[in-house]
Amino acid sequence: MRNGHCDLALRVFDAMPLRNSVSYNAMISGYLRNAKFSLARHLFDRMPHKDLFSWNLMLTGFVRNRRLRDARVLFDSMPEKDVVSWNAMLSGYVRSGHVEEAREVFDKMPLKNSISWNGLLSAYVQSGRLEEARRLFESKSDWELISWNCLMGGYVKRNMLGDASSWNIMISGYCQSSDITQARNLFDMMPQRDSVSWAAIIAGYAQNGHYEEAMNMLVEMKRDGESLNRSTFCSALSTCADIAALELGKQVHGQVVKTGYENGCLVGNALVGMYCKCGCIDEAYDVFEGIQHKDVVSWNTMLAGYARHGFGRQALTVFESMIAAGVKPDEISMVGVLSACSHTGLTDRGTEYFHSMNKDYGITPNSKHYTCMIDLLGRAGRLEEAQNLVRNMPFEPDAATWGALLGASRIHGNIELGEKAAEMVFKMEPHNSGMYVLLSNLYAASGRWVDVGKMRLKMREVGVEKTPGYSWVEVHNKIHTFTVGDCFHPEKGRIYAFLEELDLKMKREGYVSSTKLVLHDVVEEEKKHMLKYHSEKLAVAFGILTIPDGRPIRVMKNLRVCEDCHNAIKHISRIVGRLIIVRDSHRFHHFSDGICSCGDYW
DNA sequence: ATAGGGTTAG
Repeated sequence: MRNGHCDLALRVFDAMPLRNSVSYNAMISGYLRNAKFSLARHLFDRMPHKDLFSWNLMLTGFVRNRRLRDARVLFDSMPEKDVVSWNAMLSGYVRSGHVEEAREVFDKMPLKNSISWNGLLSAYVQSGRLEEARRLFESKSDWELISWNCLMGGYVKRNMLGDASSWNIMISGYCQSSDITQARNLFDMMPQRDSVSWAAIIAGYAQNGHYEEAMNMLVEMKRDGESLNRSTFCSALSTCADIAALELGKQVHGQVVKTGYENGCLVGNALVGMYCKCGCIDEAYDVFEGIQHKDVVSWNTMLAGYARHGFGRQALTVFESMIAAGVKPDEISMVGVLSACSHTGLTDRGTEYFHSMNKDYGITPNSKHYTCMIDLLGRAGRLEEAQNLVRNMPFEPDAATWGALLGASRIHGNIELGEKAAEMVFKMEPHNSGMYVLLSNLYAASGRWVDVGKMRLKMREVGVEKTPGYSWVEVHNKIHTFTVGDCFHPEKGRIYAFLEELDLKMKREGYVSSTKLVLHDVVEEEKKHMLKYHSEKLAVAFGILTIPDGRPIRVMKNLRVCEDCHNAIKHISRIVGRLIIVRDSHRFHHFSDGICSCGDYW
């Protein structure tokens, strides 16, 4: 049963001359483990003498299958309940975000253990109610200390305090609400860290853009004697993905193989994600194929990977295979599908998916799906339809919605619509510098230099700045940072010599950089500088990347960048195959075939 | 058998 041989187990079960509740329970638990829910239920219903174990098994079965109502009915009809039953019911409410009901169950429980406390704690954390979580967290340690002190004395007290779970919940809670300082405080304060704590804090740093700190913590962790396991591998790989640190990611991959986690789902997913974000789509697919039990996340990661690389059709093929494999797509899958269609120009097919996703897969379009659709219609020049969608959508349009409309206006040179959309974005996100640049480019493309000047003034008034671009390239596991006209890098002599040479090669290959949208109103001198800067960035990314691999330098020919993304080029971080990876102040963007797949507009 | 963390889009 444990190895997934349900049929074999059933044959044994049927052949048994005598069956007690243990045999039934084993069979039921096996069915549940192998996701054969209805078979489990069937057997449970026919069971002559159910013991507490069987009831609990079935209850957790309902809870795991998100059938809260059924779970409640079963729970209420149980002849007797123990702490496991109560906790299972509690976790049902927690998983589905019913905080009040969770609280009610918690209060009614005749006996609570640490699982109950942590369950309620994570209910608060998941719904963003950190204050309440904090209060509960603090009262929990009091409660434990007092009761365990009274009951059993010092040994157990130490044990309970050493339990890192509730600390970990709080740490990840603060990380998710971007309060990394508070998270770090708890991390430093906690009496005993485990691998989960490390994974949480590292992921926290990475998710909030503190990549260096995340890497430092990874080193700290090893120094602390914590070895890499499933959780920390995941954090490490996801950090590598975020900073496009391919070399390091490959090394971690090596470690993963050594420890035998390679074909596991979670680590496998992280690996696929890392290779996708670092531009190695083929390697990503290899790992993907090797994952033994693919879950929704595995499929979603691969799907989004193809979409991001501009391989829209492959992305859709992955989606269809996912359906064929019997995996139910979720909201994220549909975001992937729609963005794949959008970036590949499959307008009609995307529209079909959008309209049938509810009927086919029971997924109601959320605001992200609407934004994808607006983007899809907008790129295809169907601005009228895009506007209608904004008007009729069942959500208040947010900054992303207006951003998509602004992007579409920019592509199709519709100033009136662009101004309208921009006005809304500026109201909602006055410091989103990309949007100012986008509108400014829209003016520039129509030769309205006065308005371009006004934009610049406005940016200064509001206090937004385009963050200076810098490249961040990895050579032999060392991360090098470059800025414009860098004069600090120890290898600068060699690099600049190489740049000159590359510059020549680029010209020989026929690369002409477009001046159309490069800082419109700047004086000629500055313009030249910017252009030089631009090619410098490309060259550094290109050059450094090719040196360690020893691969020949393939210059510019297949590098096409749409005008919208032109500004972004200043931040180029690396170029891999057909993929260009660009860094702004917060994260990395991926471009291919001149299309930015991230949905952020420049 | 029940909790926590780590993986996916934007």
